[in-house]
Amino acid sequence: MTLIQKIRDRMALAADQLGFPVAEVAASVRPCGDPAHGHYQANAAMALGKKLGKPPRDVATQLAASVPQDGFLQAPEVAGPGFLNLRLTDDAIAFHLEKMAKSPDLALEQPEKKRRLVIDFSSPNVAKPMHVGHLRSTILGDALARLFRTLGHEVVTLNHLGDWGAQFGILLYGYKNLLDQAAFKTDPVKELARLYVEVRKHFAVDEEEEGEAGDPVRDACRQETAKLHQGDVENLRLWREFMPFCLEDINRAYRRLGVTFDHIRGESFYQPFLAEVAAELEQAKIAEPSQGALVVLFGENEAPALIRKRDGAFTYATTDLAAVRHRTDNFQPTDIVYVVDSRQAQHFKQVFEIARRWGIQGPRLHHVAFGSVLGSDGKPIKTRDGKASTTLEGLLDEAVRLAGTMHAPPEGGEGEKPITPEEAAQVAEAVGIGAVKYADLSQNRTTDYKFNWDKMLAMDGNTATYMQYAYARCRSILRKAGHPDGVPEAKIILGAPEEKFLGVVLLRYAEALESAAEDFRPNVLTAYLWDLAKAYSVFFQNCPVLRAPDEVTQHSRLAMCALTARVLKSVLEILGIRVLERM
RNA sequence: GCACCCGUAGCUCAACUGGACAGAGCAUCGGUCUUCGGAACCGAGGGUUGGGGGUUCGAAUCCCUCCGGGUGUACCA
Repeated sequence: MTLIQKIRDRMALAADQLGFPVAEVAASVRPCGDPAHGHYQANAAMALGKKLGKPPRDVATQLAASVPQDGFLQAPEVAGPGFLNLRLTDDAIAFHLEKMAKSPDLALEQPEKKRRLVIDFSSPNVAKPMHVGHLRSTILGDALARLFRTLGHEVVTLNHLGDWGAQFGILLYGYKNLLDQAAFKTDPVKELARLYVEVRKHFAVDEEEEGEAGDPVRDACRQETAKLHQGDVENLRLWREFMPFCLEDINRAYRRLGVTFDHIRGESFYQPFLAEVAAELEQAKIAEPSQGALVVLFGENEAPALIRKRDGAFTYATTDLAAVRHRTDNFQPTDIVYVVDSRQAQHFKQVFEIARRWGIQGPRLHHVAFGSVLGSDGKPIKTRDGKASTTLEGLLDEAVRLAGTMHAPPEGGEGEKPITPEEAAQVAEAVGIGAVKYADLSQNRTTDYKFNWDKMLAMDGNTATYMQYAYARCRSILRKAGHPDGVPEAKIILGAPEEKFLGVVLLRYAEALESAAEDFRPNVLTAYLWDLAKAYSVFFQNCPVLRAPDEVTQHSRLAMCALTARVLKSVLEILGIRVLERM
């Protein structure tokens, strides 16, 4: 049980005793915005006072008097218009810290209701170079998968590759007309990427004004795509030949990011089911013919969803519906989560609605939307030209290079072995990649963000580097104290206010994970890391560990360092960021 | 046209979904220290939360209305 739940329970008891609405009082408990006011606060008295026709402060006073004094909470204090300020007792903090220190999983408890989540993320279009726009879905989805697994839920990760779309028409056209045979032999991935960019240069107009009059190259590409979908032998053969190269390309990026999937199932995987889906929808009168196409209609003001186009081809809505059903049947999930750009909001709204009408009721469907990556001009980054400056690989290389130039100490610290060149390279990799991930994850996912090299590569302030550094400092102290592999159990003594404060932040670990999972928001975790790192800094500054006044205090403080390190490591790993013993 | 989203410090972003004086990081200015790891710490300045109205004990958050931006919208996926 998380701290806040324990507090809610006690507030509920108090409310029950007074005949106040229990749920309302319990729900009003929240962490204090300002630590000066306490650890937690309960805000129900104001609303309740109105309802009961009593002064809110009186209501708060009554509640305060009824809170069980069982050694967990200090006597609550009434403040302002009727806020109830709640503080844990020192004993409770120490007790729970000791419990956490003893527990191999930091006292996380198994969830009451175990969920099984299918998480669909990353899903790049293959055969196009990956760029920074793909970073968000990939990193977010990976972090969410790790988060739910850490919380004890079952997770199935899926990569819904765009492996059947128009970009293959471009590749097929390029292969047939512009291929550099020698280049293809030595480095097929590179040559395919070149072909993609090259062919697009022959398009008469930009993608934005697509569909206008005669564009011979584009039309030819479309025909190649159509032939592929109709099962043309030659095109299918080439598709099968290209796919491994394309996969190899994106897998390189995943390896570097440390991202894995349980299943890679692209659009092509669902191809065989599409006709059946369309037929079922039509038969059930969910979809109806219109202007030669098969569509699903919604309200007056909403555009219809296309299930089958006039030319007989199916759309991505159809593919997604086939996927919903396939996933539902195969995994019996409680939730299906789509980590996709918010520009797809209506698409998913429609797909979810059609799925509901279709009778798919088992899983809850979530569109975990995120904002676009914008260029420095505030306009969305275009994928079409795959400029080196915005390719994923270019970004990662630059981040690692930059991390390598930061002034690492020449030796690992007093009395320790110097850092080897190999170790330094690993540090640069972990710091560089970590910086890029953290920059993305620390932002509220719903807002657009302006792509900025300096911000992505920043290593001070609220960044991964700062957290990694805090971790390395903890570990260094522990090594010097002779405990490289953790500390023996110790009694926690909370003397200084800085120790108590750090203690409370540490105890909020489970709560931070729950809260992040609630709305699929990893930035809750980075905010927590920032709080923790700051609390540790203040502790570190004011509470000598190796030079502690006595042995009991030293053991207690070492235990606090060890616990801080474990929590930092756990949360960073949920975010897909590696920690380092030395840096 | 219709629908959805956004506008917060010089810049980039938070604000636990209606709670206490709107907080951080950069940047700027000033300070700390014979470093339990200086990739550190402390402090200062900086705001009518785009404007106006409303609901509420209480609004960045909810409603209305302007202004400014974005995205999506019947045959790309």
